[in-house]
Amino acid sequence: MEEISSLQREFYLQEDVVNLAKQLIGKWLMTCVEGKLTGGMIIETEAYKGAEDRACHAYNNRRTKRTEVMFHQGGIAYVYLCYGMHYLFNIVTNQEEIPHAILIRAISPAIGIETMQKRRNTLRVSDLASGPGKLCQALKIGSTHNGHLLTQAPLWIEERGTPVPEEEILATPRIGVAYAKEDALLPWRFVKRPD
DNA sequence: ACACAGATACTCT
DNA sequence: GAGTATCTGTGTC
Repeated sequence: MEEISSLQREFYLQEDVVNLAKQLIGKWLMTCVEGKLTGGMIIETEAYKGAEDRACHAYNNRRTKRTEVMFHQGGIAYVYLCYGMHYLFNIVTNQEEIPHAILIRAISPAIGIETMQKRRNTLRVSDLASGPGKLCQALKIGSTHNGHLLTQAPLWIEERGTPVPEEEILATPRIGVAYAKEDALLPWRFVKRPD
């Protein structure tokens, strides 16, 4: 049995969600579902800055059944269904009552490739987890993981000694948030420069 | 009751 | 690269 060395909860309590989204590039997202260990390095993230961010589900402190977990203390998962068919995985950050979150948009598949290929019904590794819906399918992340504490199985984040230098991280506007008016242009999406 | 969504996989060029 | 069908939970009316 492989030892789990997940990030401590303190990591997720940082105030600056934008900087935290950047720090997550190079960390590893892992799951162990149905006895299958799967995971890879995080290569794309987006920061969502709670009440003050028009692109955030919790903008203006909108608190509903769906957004409730964003108001909890950082370090847990926020998983929701998009377009009625894709699950998207977010990390809740900051202290209680501050609904910050980071959307994980892509990982570089590395552990349990075969399992992910079956779940995704494709052999093409570059297509296994190159999108927020795809990576949830590959890692079998679903609504049951909503609110899950990320320091433990079956869903956690690790430091595996694969730092990504600052100059290899690009900052761009976020995807699919044109409705967010002036906030749509904020450079809060982080992408590891392609190899 | 109803419009639409933080996307993907197809199908063509 | 562009165009399009897909599906249902959620939020708002």
